[in-house]
Amino acid sequence: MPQVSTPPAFRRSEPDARRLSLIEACGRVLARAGIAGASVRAIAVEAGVSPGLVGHYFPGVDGLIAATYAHTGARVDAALAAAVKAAGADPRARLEAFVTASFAAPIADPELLATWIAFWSLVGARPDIAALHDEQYGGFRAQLEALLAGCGVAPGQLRATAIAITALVDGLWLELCLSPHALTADEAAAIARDALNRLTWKEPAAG
Amino acid sequence: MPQVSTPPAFRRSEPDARRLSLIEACGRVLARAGIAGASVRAIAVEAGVSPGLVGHYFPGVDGLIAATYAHTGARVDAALAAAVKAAGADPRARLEAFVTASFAAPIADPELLATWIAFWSLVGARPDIAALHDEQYGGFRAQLEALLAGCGVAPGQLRATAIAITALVDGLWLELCLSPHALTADEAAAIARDALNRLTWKEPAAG
DNA sequence: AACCTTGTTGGACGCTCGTATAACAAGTGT
DNA sequence: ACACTTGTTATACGAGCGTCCAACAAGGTT
Repeated sequence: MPQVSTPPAFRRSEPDARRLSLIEACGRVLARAGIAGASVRAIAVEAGVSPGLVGHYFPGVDGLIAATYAHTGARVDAALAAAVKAAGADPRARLEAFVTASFAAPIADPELLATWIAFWSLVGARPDIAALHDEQYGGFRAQLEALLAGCGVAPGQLRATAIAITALVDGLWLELCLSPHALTADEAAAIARDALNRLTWKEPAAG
Repeated sequence: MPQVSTPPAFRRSEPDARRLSLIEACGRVLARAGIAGASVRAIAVEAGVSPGLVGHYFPGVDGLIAATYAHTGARVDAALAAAVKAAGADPRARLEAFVTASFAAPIADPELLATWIAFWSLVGARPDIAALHDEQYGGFRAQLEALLAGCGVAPGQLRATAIAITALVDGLWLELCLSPHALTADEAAAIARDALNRLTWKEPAAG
């Protein structure tokens, strides 16, 4: 009787790699089915793993979603940093690159929107998650303030200008992801560029 | 033996009134527990009604959430219309009233945000709900375009300006509801007013 | 006063959920 | 080759879910 070599039933992964694969699976499930479909079992199936393993790495679905948000947020930060770096040394070009990067891959992405929405839905009920949101939002605004300062925006105007531009970018990004047919990425970027020029214009507008 | 008059075990309501009470209960549950906690039973308890009744009036939780969104959207429209009417006849004052109304009650409200987020989480998976979103968003933008036209914004600029201001208002409103401690309603309104002036300024900004 | 319509109840059904846990096996050190 | 560690599986369990439906009763009609 010839010896049959059965392939391994599963492969062990390093904890970090397994955590990452679960996080990525969570993102895909959120994009496909929303937070209502993001059950432990669905995520386990998506990751090609048994349901029990999710509980081994995360305290619960909420914790996994929080980890997914943190991971996705880091990816967004990296994409923004890369866009700014690619823009060269001119302060204005760097600012524009930072602002318009939200309307291209990998930031303008339905999966990313789904992760964000799932996360927002937890903000009201869980203070730790609200803190995570504040951190991400504050980091974005701080970077924007630095870029604005480099373009000569007055210190007293920094906060308000950064809040306005952040809101503009968020609103455009949200609508772009929710209704891609009603607003193209190019149009969103063009609108953002024009608004950026107007919002950073030195001459104060009359009331 | 004296006759004991037992009070009625329940009261019948007109269908519309009962529908409305279920919709309002749904909004409160969404605000308190998010979409994850918005089960048929939880909503029924909140409305002081038996679980089976929800299925009697709505095809399912998704349908109830859609109805809640539509109802809340109508309330928002009414609030905006009231703000514009109260602003009088001056086109500029009407425009400002329309834009800043989003940062006061009843629009700047965590319950409203929860309803919106629950709704957004369904947009990706359900085309009918995506259509409802497009309708609400398009209506807002159309009203804004009319007000902008009344203020002398060039027809060729109407669409882009309306999209920019809508995005700005949405972004400010979102952040105001998510982090009320990081941004006050007054500051959001002030930022919106200033941005409105700059975005509708006639002199084109240099690139 | 008897009756009918129908809003409403309350529980049963099958399903999926999250969690806990014992058995299993892959990789590693000896 | 052996034992050990521990990542992983499979299953079981109770709770909660959405849906369904027969029974009930409130309010109006005859």
